[in-house]
Amino acid sequence: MMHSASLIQAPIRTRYGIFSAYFSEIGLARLEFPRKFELLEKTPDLPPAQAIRWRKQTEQALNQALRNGRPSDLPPFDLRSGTDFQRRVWAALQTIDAGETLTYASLAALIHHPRAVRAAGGACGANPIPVLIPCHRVLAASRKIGGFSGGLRWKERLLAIEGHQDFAAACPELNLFNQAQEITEAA
DNA sequence: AAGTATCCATTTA
DNA sequence: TAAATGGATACTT
Repeated sequence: MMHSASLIQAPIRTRYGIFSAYFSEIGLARLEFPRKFELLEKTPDLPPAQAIRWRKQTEQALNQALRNGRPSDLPPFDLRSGTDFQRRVWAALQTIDAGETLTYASLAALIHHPRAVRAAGGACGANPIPVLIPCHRVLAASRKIGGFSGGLRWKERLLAIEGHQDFAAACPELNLFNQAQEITEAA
């Protein structure tokens, strides 16, 4: 089901760059990772009053998520772009706590489609609000990382942020944390 | 460590 | 409609 209503774009500043949030009349509809050239883009038009609040909520939630994976307050989501199946998957994703991971198979089981494993993976890839809808917490059964539409670097970073030591090494930008830990261990 | 068989919602033709 | 396509998995070699 396609809803071609116009969306309002707003920048979300984080320590990793500027994300783009898109709001519809009922909430946050899409969240995009920073682009390399984001800083060169013009600032978007001022959003209407309601979106100003959502933008603030989104900014706080995203920054909390990028620090410890646990945003305290989320903006309303507009998930109308999804099919029923996709929305069930996305709802299930939101039940996974930071620090936990799931398998594509167990995700499929969660929504009572135990065999729709690949389809569940597809729905993860179609997640319009990455990070806040934590599709990055789904790993392959082999304990490998699986895929990520925003790029595997981001998936590794997000998992590292949430405390998965296995992925921390792949994230040089988290070196402050690593160095602090090494110093602690050496002492 | 590869290759294959089967899986199922979506997309594309 | 039909075929191709994945953020998969469990089997085989």
